[in-house]
Parts: sequence; structure tokens; C-alpha cells
Amino acid sequence: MRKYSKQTRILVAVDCIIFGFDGEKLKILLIKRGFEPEKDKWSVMGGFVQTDESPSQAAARVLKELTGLEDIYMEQTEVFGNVDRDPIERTISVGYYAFIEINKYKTQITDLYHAEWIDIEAIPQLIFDHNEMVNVALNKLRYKAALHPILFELLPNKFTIPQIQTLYEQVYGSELDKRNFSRKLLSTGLLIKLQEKDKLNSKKGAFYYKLNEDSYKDNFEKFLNFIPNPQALLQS
Amino acid sequence: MRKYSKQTRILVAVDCIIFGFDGEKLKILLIKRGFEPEKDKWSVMGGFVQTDESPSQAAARVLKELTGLEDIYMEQTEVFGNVDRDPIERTISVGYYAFIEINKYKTQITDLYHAEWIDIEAIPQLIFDHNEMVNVALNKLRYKAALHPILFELLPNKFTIPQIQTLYEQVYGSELDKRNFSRKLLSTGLLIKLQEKDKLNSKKGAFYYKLNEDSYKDNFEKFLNFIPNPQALLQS
DNA sequence: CCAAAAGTGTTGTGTTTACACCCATGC
DNA sequence: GCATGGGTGTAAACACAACACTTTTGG
Repeated sequence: MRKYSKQTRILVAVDCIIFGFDGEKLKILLIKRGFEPEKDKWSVMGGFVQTDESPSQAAARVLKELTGLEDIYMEQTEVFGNVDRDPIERTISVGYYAFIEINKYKTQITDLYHAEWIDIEAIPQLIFDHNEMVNVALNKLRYKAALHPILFELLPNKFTIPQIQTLYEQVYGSELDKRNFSRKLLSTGLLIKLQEKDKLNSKKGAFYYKLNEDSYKDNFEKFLNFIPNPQALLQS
Repeated sequence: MRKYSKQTRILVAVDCIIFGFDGEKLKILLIKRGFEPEKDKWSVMGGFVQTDESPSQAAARVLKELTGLEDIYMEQTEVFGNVDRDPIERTISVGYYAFIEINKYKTQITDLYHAEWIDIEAIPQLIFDHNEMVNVALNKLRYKAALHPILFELLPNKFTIPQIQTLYEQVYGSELDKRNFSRKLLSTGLLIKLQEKDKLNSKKGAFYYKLNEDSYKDNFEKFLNFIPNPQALLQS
């Protein structure tokens, strides 16, 4: 079949901002490149879209290469396509953010990369426009998490209410009232209380909960208003 | 400088779903292609990203070519990148939606295209994955408009409250209570009442309003909850 | 017994919804 | 004078925000 012969073909990449939560801090997985260009500089993990894959398949592949995990929760943020964003050659990159359960993460990547979890409060300078990608991902995640129960993807199967609250507080950088938070969370019907308690983080112990999978699927796209005054906390 | 020599370059396009409101119906601007491939088939307006422009610049250029207008409100929807989406040659397309004031639109395009406003209730079958693009654009627009005052971009400088209400009703395909709608709208402080009345649509006449530009900018990204029970009306 | 974190209830305030009548005008 | 669409008010239900004390238990 005839091609669009006069048009320019462009490199297309994907870049993944991978979030994890260790129970205390929200972190992203960054790599230090072991090769040129930009050797020893920090960046997010990315890769080029291959001929036989869509951008989202490419992002899933990159995530698997870096973390060993599949079926990861992933959202596209936006396309980064400024003409000069990559000094080597013009490249258009599709941004994604992904949530992984941090305990399931095992280093997978060759020693061409050094991968490390970095607190979102302490992101170093990154190559190209990767700092902007991280900011866009954070803003989109804050926006979406204010309305939809996506943050459970960062937690293990069993979690306690104080753990979730800490996670929300990290995401929004502000403290929440535990009475109001717990009431709102439980009123969604998303959680099933378990008998078991987590005794690691307190003497009294906090009950574990798990997700009600049916209710989770049903409510995923609904507006839940998790965050009081979201307008005060969001930039976009 | 060295290039990423082993990687595949891919065609990158933009496709724009252009919305307009004629006072009665929400419409999108479609074109009937006057050339092969897919001659005489309907599609949305698009074009390839050139070497000297970003995808958003390409989208703005395409919008200008089709409508003659610049500085149009535009949002990126998502990337459409399935390997087989374009049968001629692999092409990755960045989707956008745009709002134009329908009265400002003047046909600009060469007679290679026949452009027409089509009611969103009556979208014909489109080429490639353009029907999916339209659906994605509609869902994103509904989502965003439920929380942010973007729909004013579809209206002329002067508009009446019954006009805005009709627009919201078209966007969500459901009727709204005029007392509650008007109260909520006016309580945002976004509108300035003018002395003049629109006497075309009723005998009594409805007062014109204009946007309070300062308040509009300030409130653009805030959550305004224009739509009661948005969860009942949205798919994503 | 005490420190540390978990868990739980109430009240006032503001927002949302549902609902019905009068007004102005052109014909 | 009447049909058409514009404009407004109120009350009940609900959701939200602010706030403090009791419980459990490991040390």
C-alpha cells in the first residue's frame, strides 16, 4: 500500500513515572544512567516505542523491564513534544505514571542502570524535561486521587486505615482529620474489615482491611470526594 | 551529535475534535475527504506533526487551516497508537478537542475537503479510529466541564443564562432545574449582568451576561461542581 | 502506670435538592 | 388576553468540618 511519502517520521518514546509508598513516604523510582548520553544523570525510566507495539504496550514493557511486574496500574499523562526537548535527536515522548506495591518491587534492571526510590520531596535535577514530566504526573495523580480510589494500588492487599491516611497525607502534603477521614473512607463501602491486626506500628494495633473488589470496580470511576477542599490543594 | 541509530521513526499526527454550539445543539466539525485514501469518507480534521513544531503547535495549525481561527481553547485527550490504526502506514496520533465560537467560524479549507457541523447525536461512521477519538473527547469534555467553567469557550461574548443552560443540557444529555442552575452559576461570581436583553428567543427577553475575566482566570482550575450527581452522567 | 497510637460521636454550618408561582412581552 | 419563556424563593435533607475523649497494650 502507498505510504504518506512526504512526511517526516519521528522517534516516539514513553517515559514512566513510577510511584511507590513505603508506609511513610511517597516515592518515585528514578534511575542513574550508566551510559552516554547523560551518563550518571538521574532520569525517569523510558524507552522507544517499537514497530510492533502501541505506546501503552511500550510503557508496560518498560515497567516490566525495570520492576519485573506486570498488570500495573498505569495512566497516560500527556505528550511531551517540544522540538528541542531531546538534544540528541527530535523525540516525542508519551508520559505515563504507574503505581506499584513497593514490596513487590525487585531490582530487575541490568547494571547499566542504578535504580533508586526517591522521596517526592527530594527529586534531584533530571535530564531533558523529566522534571516537568514528574510534576505533571504528580498533579494528575493528585487530581485523580481526590475523586477516585486509585491510591489503593500503592498499598499491599491488607492495609490499615492509619496507613491509608498517611498515604493521602503524603500525596497532598497536608494533614487530615482522622475521624472525618476514616468515616468517609468506610462510608464508601470499598473496604472489608479483617479480624487480624497490624501490631508493628502501634501497641494497640490497627485492624487490617482489604478492598471489596466488586465495589472497587463499580466505584472506580465515580466521584468520591476523598479530599476536603481539593481546590486548595491542586494546581490543575 | 550522535543519533539513536537503531530506533524506528514513526509518523506522528494530531487529530482535532472541534466542538461548536449553535444555541440549540452541540456539534462537531467533520470533513469529508476529497482525496484518496478513504475518499468521500467522514473524518475529523488532522495533520502530521512537522519537524519544526510540537504536537500542540501542529494542532493549532490544523485548527487554523480548518477554521481560520487562532488562540482556540484546546485540550489534549490521549494518544492513539495501536499498531494497525492507520492501514496505510503506522501512525501515532495525538488527540485534541477544541472549542470554537460557532459564529466566528468561516469555511477556510480548500475544496479538497467538505466541512460540516454534525450534531453529536448523529455522528456518522468515521475513518480509522476516529469514532473512538470522538468518544474519548466527549467523555473528557463532560468530565472537565462538570468541574470547571470551560463551556463558556463555546459561547459568544454576550450570552444569556437560558443559553448556557441549554448548552449544559446538550453536553450531558439531561435536563437541569433552571432555578438551581441559575443560582449555582451566579454564585460563582463568574458572570457580569449587562443591561441589554436578548429578545430573539423569547418575548420577555433574557438579560445578557458576560464573563468576569479576572474571576474566570482565577476560578478556571477550581472545582465548581456545575452538575448535580456527575457520577450518574459520566463514563470516565 | 504511662506513653503512644487506635478508634469513635456530636453539633453547627453550609450546600444541595425539590418544588411552583409571578412577570414581561409580542402577537 | 393569552401563550411563551424568563426570572425568582423556600424548606427539608444532606454532607461537611470542627472538635475531644476513651481504649488498648507494650514497655
